[in-house]
Amino acid sequence: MELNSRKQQILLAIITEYIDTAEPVGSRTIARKYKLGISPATIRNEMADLEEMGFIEQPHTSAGRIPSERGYRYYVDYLMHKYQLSPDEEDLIRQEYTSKARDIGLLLQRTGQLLSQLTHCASVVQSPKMEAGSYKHIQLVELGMGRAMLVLVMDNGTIQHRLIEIPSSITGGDLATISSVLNAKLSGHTIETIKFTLIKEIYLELTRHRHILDLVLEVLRYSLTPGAEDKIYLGGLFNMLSQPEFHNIEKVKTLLSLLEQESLLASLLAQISKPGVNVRIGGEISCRAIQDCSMVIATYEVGGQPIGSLGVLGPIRMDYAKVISVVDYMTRHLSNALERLFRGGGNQI
Amino acid sequence: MELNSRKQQILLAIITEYIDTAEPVGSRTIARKYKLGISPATIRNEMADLEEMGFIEQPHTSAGRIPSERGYRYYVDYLMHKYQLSPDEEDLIRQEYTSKARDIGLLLQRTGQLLSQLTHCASVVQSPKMEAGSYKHIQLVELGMGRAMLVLVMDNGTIQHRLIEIPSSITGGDLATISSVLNAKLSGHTIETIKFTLIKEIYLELTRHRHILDLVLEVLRYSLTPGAEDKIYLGGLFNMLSQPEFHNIEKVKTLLSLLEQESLLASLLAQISKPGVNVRIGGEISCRAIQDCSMVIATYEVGGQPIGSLGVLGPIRMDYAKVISVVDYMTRHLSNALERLFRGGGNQI
DNA sequence: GTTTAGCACTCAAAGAAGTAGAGTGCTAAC
DNA sequence: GTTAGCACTCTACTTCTTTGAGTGCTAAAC
Repeated sequence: MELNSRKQQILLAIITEYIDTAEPVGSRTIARKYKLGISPATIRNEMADLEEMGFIEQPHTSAGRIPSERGYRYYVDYLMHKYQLSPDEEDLIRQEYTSKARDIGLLLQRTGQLLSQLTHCASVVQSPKMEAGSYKHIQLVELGMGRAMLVLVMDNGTIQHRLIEIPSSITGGDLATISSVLNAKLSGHTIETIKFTLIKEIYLELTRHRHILDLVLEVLRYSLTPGAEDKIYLGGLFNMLSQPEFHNIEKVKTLLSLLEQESLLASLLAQISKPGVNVRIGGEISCRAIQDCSMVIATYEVGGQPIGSLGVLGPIRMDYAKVISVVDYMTRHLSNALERLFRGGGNQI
Repeated sequence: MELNSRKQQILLAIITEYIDTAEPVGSRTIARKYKLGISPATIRNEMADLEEMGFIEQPHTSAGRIPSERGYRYYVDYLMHKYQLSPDEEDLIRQEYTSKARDIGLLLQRTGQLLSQLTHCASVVQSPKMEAGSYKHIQLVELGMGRAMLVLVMDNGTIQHRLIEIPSSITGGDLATISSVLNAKLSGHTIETIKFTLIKEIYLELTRHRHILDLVLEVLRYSLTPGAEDKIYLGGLFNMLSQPEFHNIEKVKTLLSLLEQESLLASLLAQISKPGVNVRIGGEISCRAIQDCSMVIATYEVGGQPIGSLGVLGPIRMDYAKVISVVDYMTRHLSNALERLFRGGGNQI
């Protein structure tokens, strides 16, 4: 679908204006604000064409035009100017990542808050995939009364723990023995490389404690299932409420109830189809329930490997140029911060 | 302030009706629905008295009456009938706590969701205080590149971890040594009982690793500050939006932005002044920002010791009878579940 | 003395009617 | 191909009116 230059200019003007004001845009407004050198009447003619082609629509006869989803898509793909973050905004982000994080969870949570604050959208940040790391330390700690805690420390700084029940015949010493054997065998292995042979070895060495081993292996197996242990940090919902499209409480209610389901958030973040920043507009989101929103998502990486996703969710009428820049910029910074955290060093951006 | 029996009956009727309908209650409605055997005119006279005494108020001259905060307080203290949970509701709760939790965090989160679902209020659940437990296991795990992870496992099943930087001269073996000394010395101690003498002992034994020790002790000291590491689970916000008082977006927005601050939530939960279920109505909440809400909170216990709080936040016009019952019932069940988790056994309720 | 029927009065909320203004499409002239 | 002019459309806003729930007061009934 080709658009001549003037139609492009007009479409760009309509979308820019509508993103800014949230009001349908009329031909006079464009003629006045955007010096295209043509009269409202001409613009009206072009608008009629654009409408016929499906790039814009009219809420009712005597109103201006608003972009259609297709219009936004064309805008994002071809028309949009790159947004340059203001020095203030850059500072805000940089500052966040220079202070040392004592905990990855906190880092991710703060990332979400910042994302939301800068974009006026809700932010969604996924914790690093367990599968991406390798076991660094495994510890069974006896808690008394037939309970023990299994702690898994991964080399990427994430941690997983689970309460398990143990027979009362098992002593703290037994658990220490099991821990050290498991450590010796598994340490440094990624989840994928724990093969059956390895497990067999462990079994042989610890025949007496098969029962516990089964429990431990069950936990390991669970930690293997992708997404099983991922936490998702959702934040800045209130930032989104300033947008006029959420003045309707019913909309807010359904959206909130959806966003409280972690599994849904995970499936949203999984809709990344290409490297870099991904934009999903309205119906492009494969989730019926939130098709009147758009999403801008990306993956962050450590050592060149994508290990998690993050993004924002907001009204279809969002400032794509800015949001895309912010998501891009923050993804890089987060990747870098994690890189430094896990590997030491890390490149400067 | 004494109220004769008839005034009490009328006040009870007004509050019951208003909680149910969220509309100002008129004398005719009371005469019709609540068979008090008196005419609307008489009720009007009594209402005038009740208003003068400050138990009810009138939004405008030609409207019915609504309860004042003082009226709600009187209702909660003297008039309210105990709410008996329906078998369905009881089942729902019981079911939640019979399934085994693999993780305390999840248990608390589900508790919050249930609280919210049953009360149509937002739920706030605090994680067990670290101070209440004693150290069970301390482990320093080397992650490479000058990073290590300090893991603290408490006997109450909570866990704390933190990334720390270590000089590259330190080896994994060193960390293991430090870990085992720390374990030997600290295991079984509560945070309060770690005295200076104990720390001195450790210092003597590990003079070579003073640098790391300082880092570790700093983390321990931090975990000592009450509230420092408490997580707070906030949930069910969307349940609250069904209440008519939150049809105004501005209200929702300010409330949401407040509730995203963990520190504020912590200070809310700290407002418990007596054992059992506490009710704070409107201005009784020591927090200017949310004085048009009420709170029903309680502490849960393990081994007779209160170790955390939970509660709900909702409009002043909430169904106190039901909310109080639900909070009470769930607190007991949560206490019991944690009891079983930490100590094995635990009483049946 | 207490209770109640009756009545005039009040006021918010809902409905009806009218107005203003932004925007369009079409036509005819440039 | 462009644009000025004009009739037409339709929402949003304002104003006016109506409706009805509710009150307080008074005087009669209990």
